[in-house]
Amino acid sequence: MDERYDPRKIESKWQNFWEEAKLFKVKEDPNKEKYYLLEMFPYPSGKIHMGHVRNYTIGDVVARYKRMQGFNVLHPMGWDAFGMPAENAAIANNSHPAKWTYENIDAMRFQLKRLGFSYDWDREIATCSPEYYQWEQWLFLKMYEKGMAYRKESFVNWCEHCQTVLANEQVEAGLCWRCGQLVRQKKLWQWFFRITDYAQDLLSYCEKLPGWPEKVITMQKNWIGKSSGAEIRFPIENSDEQIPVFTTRQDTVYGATFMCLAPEHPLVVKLSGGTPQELEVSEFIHRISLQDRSVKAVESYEKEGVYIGAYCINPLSGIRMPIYTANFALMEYGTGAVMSVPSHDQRDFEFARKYGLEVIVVVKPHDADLDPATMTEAFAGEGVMINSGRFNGIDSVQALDDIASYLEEKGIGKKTTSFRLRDWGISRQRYWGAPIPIIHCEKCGIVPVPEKDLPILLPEDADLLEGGKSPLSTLEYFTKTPCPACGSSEARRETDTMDTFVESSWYYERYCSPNCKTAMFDREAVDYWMPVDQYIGGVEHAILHLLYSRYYTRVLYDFDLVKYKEPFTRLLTQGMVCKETVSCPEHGFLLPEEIKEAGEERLCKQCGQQAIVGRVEKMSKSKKNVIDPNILLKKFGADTTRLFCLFAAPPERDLEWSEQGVEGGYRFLNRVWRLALNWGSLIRDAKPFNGSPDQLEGDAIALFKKNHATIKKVTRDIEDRFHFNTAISAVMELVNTMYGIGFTEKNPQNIEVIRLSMESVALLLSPIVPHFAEELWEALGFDTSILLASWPSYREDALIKDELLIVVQVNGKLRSKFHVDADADDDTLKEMALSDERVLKFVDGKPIKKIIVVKEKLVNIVV
RNA sequence: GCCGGAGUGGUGAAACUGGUAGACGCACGGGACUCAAAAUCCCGCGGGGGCAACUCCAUGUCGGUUCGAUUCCGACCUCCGGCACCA
Repeated sequence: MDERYDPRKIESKWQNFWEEAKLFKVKEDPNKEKYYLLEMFPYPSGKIHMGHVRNYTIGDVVARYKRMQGFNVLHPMGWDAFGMPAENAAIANNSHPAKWTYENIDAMRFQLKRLGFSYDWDREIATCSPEYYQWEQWLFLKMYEKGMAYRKESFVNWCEHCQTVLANEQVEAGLCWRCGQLVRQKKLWQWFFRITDYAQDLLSYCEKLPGWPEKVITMQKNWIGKSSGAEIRFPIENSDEQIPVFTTRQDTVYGATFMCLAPEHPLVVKLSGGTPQELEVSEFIHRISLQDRSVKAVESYEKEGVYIGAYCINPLSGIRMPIYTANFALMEYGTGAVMSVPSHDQRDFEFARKYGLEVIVVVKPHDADLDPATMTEAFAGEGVMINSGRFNGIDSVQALDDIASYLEEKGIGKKTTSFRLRDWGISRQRYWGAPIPIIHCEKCGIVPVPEKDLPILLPEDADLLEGGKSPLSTLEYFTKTPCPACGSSEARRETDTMDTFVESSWYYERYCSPNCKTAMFDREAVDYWMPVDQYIGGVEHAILHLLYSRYYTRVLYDFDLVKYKEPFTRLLTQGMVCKETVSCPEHGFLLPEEIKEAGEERLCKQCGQQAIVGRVEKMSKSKKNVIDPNILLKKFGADTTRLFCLFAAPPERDLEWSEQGVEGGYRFLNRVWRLALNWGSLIRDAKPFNGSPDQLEGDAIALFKKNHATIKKVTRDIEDRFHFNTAISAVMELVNTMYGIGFTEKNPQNIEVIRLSMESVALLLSPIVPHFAEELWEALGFDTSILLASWPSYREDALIKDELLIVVQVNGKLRSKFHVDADADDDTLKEMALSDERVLKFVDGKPIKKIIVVKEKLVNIVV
């Protein structure tokens, strides 16, 4: 052990040692209990950012902790390597996405290794390699065969000027991010996965995920969005056709006075044809079709619609209902038609007032009357049925059921449920993704690629700059192919690639047998390792990635490829890494090097104006508040960086960056270092104390107890709730206690207690600051790695207190405290409380109503 | 707009099942060591009043339940995340 703590020296020393000894390599071992710890794999953007550091540090602590507990721990790492940034970078640098991606992977792997994470690097995968994505193509074929993958027309963002499809991210306030022109919606034939078939199952299993945070479960449930109600058919006037409508408020059906159809609804064009409204309707449809139809956008639009020149009949009230097409009706939800009840739905109410439509009240509040002429808003609450024929007078909640049954009896409707969840659109008109293995033949239509022809390799030389079509469609040699069914030479390959969420929906299975050549994964390996015991990642993935993964797992289950339905037993969603922003009124956000410190003030280096310290926000390039982990590694080393990430906040909360906080962590490690140094050979040559507390003298008793209490606290903090911040502060307290003893101890047994505590510090810190702990372990005279040591255990007899601190309250306010023997009973406590001077002062002779005694804690006197 | 979450000293946070609000750290102040500085070690540190013993106030705001509320319930305010083609 050197005089000085030098992270650079010890970190590379131990990283090399771990790598050479292959200490993190694992294989299936039926005799050992497995533990699969997974962190969300990164997109290879080129640089590790603090969010990665935090995520992977949390995971690494758990992995190392579980190894010390004796588990066979699978802890892999790989790359979510397909995606848009690679294409953008390739266009910007006139390079190739593959080159950019693989270079980034190399750079990031290097950085991760420097952080000392305990990955089994032999299992590394990159999703852009054909060995990976061919199996995704294989499963796609199976899904197509079973009807789980299908094609339908659907909208994309389209920039007419650039002749290209845009991702939502590339649309800024309705305008194209490159040229600034208005973005419109364009209909394309696209591929979908039928996730809605699994809506109920995905929902039901939400109750069977006790290891998931409550908030994620709630978000998933709301996303799936089950609602119970009824489907009612409204006959169209002078026609045999009917409009099916889904509603959750069938109790208000007598109040339905008009009908709203989604602009995409096929009946809109059909019914308006030949009417005076035909032109107006088609103009409306055209105008709406150019707009963003996402729920978020639609919610923000002014509600509008047009009459389409036809009526339908309310099947219960017999009222003639004018049919409108309206911008708020969505084809994707329910049946694409809304029965509008202006009296009891605020949106319908506003629409009716705007277009002068009839309002009929059918549910009356218990304590008031409603007049349709003077109402200023809809009444959405529960009440008593009126104007509803045979249902008048009954409670509206009861009517939900009664009316649904009546509709079923009459054959004009049925009870049903509806989901908000929509099918998963997986088509991307982009280059850098897995090609969809389908061939379009003029004669045979859609023909799947025969399994023997897989993989369909992504060609290397697509022109990304040529707009207008998918980049792949410009490659004649790729698209032109004989039809596998009829042999016609006129067939063409599908040029869409798959959504990158498909790759991230099964990578955790691939890790189990990353080099498997004959299947997606080796069945035995997956049976051993899966499901993932602990998954860790950003809360921003709480819905999409996690739901898609749960769905994909069900598909694998239905093909009998796996024996479980849920891939992740426990989930930890970590908060973001944030930092304050600094901006100049003239030059916008400022980088740290663009700021001049002048006493208390900060000035913009360019113009000298006073800089404004803004909000603490998520680190992002655009806000210029990013901290590069590389700088930390250079300045403080991996251990300090890791320590700070864990100490500054509990994992689920946002973490605010603080340079001074990092220095604090560094100081703590130095403090431990000096402690070991000061005791020197005295503790190295001692053996750890293993006796009972009554053999000890002086401060050593307190240290002995503190040692065991610390082990207990740290173990529970990590095991129960991943609160590493309090685990670390407990170790700090132990270290402070050791400092309190001084370095002059002569009693050999007391030296043994110090030795014991020093070992505890090394062991308890080893998952958190692994290089540092190895060095400490070596300094204590061990000649094997601390990784091979077991997690320490505590002695119950060291936790027993012989004196308790009792708090005395009067009317719930703290008035006094006293110490008492641990075995004192309730009556003794009462007596002692009542004879306390300070307590008597507040009781002040007033009659005592009640005395509450909480065991071993407090006495509350109520006067 | 809809869905979800968070709000505690100067500051990051702690208080695990309703029972001493502020552990541990940072910043700051004081002391020791030093020719001096840095580093280190020790002490103090929510706010108001008081020489002091002590006392009053305080967990975003307002109300409720309770002997007792940071913790449970209701309303509101502010900030953050997701909203289906960013990953």
